[in-house]
Amino acid sequence: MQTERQKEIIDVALNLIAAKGIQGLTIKNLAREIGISEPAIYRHYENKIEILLAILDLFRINSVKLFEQASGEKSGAMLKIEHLFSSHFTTFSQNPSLVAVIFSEEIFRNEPVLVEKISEIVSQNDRMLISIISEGQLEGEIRNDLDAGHLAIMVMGSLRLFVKRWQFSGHNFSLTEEGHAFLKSVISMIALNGNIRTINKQKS
Amino acid sequence: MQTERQKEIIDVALNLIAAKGIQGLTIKNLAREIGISEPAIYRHYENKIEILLAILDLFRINSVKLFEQASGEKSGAMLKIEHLFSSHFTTFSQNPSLVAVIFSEEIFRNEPVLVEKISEIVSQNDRMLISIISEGQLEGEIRNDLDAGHLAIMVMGSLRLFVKRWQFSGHNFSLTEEGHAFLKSVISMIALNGNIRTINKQKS
Amino acid sequence: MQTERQKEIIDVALNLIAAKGIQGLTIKNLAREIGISEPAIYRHYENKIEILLAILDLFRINSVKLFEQASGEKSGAMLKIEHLFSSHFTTFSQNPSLVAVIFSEEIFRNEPVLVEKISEIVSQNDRMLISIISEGQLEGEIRNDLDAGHLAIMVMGSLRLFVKRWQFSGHNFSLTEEGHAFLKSVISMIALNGNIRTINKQKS
Amino acid sequence: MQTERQKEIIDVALNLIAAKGIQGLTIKNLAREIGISEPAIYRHYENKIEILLAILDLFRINSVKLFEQASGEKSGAMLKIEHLFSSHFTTFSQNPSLVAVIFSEEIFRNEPVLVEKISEIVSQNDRMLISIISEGQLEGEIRNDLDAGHLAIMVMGSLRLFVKRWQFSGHNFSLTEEGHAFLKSVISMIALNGNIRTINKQKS
DNA sequence: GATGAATGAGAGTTCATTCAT
DNA sequence: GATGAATGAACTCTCATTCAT
Repeated sequence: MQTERQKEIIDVALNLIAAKGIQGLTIKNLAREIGISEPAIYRHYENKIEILLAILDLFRINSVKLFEQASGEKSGAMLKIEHLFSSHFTTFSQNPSLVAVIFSEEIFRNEPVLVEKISEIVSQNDRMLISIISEGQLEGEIRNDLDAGHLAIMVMGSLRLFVKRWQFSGHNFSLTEEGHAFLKSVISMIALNGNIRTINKQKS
Repeated sequence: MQTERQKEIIDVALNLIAAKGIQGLTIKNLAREIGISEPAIYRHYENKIEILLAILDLFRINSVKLFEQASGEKSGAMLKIEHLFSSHFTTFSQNPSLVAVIFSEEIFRNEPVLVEKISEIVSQNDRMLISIISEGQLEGEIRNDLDAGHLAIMVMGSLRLFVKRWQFSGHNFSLTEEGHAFLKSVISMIALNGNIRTINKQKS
Repeated sequence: MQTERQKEIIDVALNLIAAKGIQGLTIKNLAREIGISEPAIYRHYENKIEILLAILDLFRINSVKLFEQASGEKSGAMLKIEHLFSSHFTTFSQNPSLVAVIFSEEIFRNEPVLVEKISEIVSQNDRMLISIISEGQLEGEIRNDLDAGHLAIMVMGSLRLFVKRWQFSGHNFSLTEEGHAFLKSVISMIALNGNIRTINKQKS
Repeated sequence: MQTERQKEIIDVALNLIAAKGIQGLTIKNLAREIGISEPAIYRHYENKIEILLAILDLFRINSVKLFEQASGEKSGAMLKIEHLFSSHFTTFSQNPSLVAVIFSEEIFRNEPVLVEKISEIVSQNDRMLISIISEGQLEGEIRNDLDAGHLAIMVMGSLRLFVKRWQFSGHNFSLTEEGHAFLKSVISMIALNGNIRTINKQKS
């Protein structure tokens, strides 16, 4: 569906974003980096917005894929969540530019099409996460004294901020390793019996 | 320390950000909105970065003030946290433009001074939050099976995402009211006995 | 002499001009509308100027044809003029894009070849019209107190402006019907006895 | 109402149009010719359309002025018309670039604001001319067997085409002198007794 | 006949900032 | 304190055209 050049453009675009932030993604930079002229870019994408949409879509598709992978391993909500986020960590580690894109909603505010796309992605991810959490609540794995929607925001928000800190630090720690530890904390926070076991541990 | 004009500039700047996003904050817009010429702006702030720094500082000072208020009421970690964030909700409700600024880190990436300032604010807020949480853990209010740093990220991340959703929705729900409910969820999540009480409730 | 593709290109070009004006005639639009690639256009016409020349020629040939038709019906100058212009009205009605081309001299100013072509057409039409008028003057049908050249400009100018108004109105009246009435006015204006008859009418 | 620079810009714009046609009117050419940078233009006119609007307005105001002058000399419809158009000839002679603008409607087709402005000017001029003609018909100076609207189109169309021919010839004849003769022809064509006198002349 | 890929030249426009007054 | 005028650098995008395949 995507030509080689289109893939290359998206790839270089991601690198540019990673290196200089969203502001660094200009047609000029893109063309220079690829080694073609500026108008040549327009042979492959109608305009800059289409490029951004393609990037967002890349992210959306990746999210769905990771979710489906996590769901495929039908091993209970907790494991699914663990799998889901740790694979996200891996993705981000390998492609740090994606992080910049995800956290750039603010910049897209002026372009309705992009706002639309982002909100689509957000609500899609939200739905996927909520469905796992609800399932976990039914199966007694996840505490059900709290609204699944609230729990989803907490899980997502926690992990987003964690990733952001990693980005902000200039990737000066291992997202996958420290991420694993943090993920454990998040999971034990939403676990039904997490607290109790802890308390017992303390008692002993 | 700030002249009247400087206050006015910051005020209008915040409104511009609220209305059109960070991209809407241009010297031209600023001047037009205030009703003076563009060069006049430079009488009051050396350059645009100084304006952004002033905005960030406004936010930093506000954070410290809210934290001190919360700490003043020496009524236990939980109440402090509750107070801290619900007063943030109020601040954001009254001044929605602040939200846009906080989530615009990505845009500031090119400007080292701004990056510096933001990371200063972030780590300051982090320290404040961690100190409350640690205190709560010592006093037995907050679960201490998890790292205070992790808990801080979870609390902050949860509430950040919640606020962001509010912003993204175009403020179509009451941040203070629904925020209160969400805050309760967050608190019960980090509470030492939160889970247990719930379980008991369920049992009965 | 023209291949099928060449005819198609000219045809689509005329439609484009009709729809979006001369500015809408770009190689890109042309190619898209026909359903071939842009370079493919250059297989059939050396460059854009050749296309414009072909369009102008189409118009020139049409003019000659209409003039010869009008002359063939050897029924006096007045009827010839009437026939000539009413058949032009019909042509324009069926092919409104031609109107846009005729009135676009201004755009062609930069291209000497096109200027040349247009002035050729103009003087050709002029000669044809003057020859009819002169004939009419000799035969006592057309007032001969005025220079035939002047009369030609008046007739042509009147009808051009009329057609232009029709175009400008978005074709919101019938060029053939209202054109017929206008044509009557023009003719009675140049008629030798047109005025007298009227005066008599008034007297009665 | 217009600053010196604005007048200069319009002036240079007119010269550019006169020299290279409407296509020659670019911000770059404008800036180069004036001797300032391109962005400097935007201090004086918000965008290119505003410049074109100013040019059209210049023409509109000039039309009204000439009409009022002609009407001031309350000496009968015929003299008014004669005065009106001969003063237009003078204007065009002194400012040939105006001619290029008037005949460039086709180029403005894409810009609704400009189309609007032009149609405003056209109908304004139309109304003015019709009012003079109607007056002449009532006073017995102008033939009243023909619709005043038709007569207006004929007069205007005749003179437009005449001016266009002058422009197209590269101004190789005197618009004012030959225009005077042509104007006489036009006037005698719409005169009530013009034809009769001619007939008498012929009879004698 | 046709295509995909590319290009030089140029379009209009925006931005933060400076300078003389 | 404030202004009018200006600017360099950059931006997205369009156009007619070419070339290898």
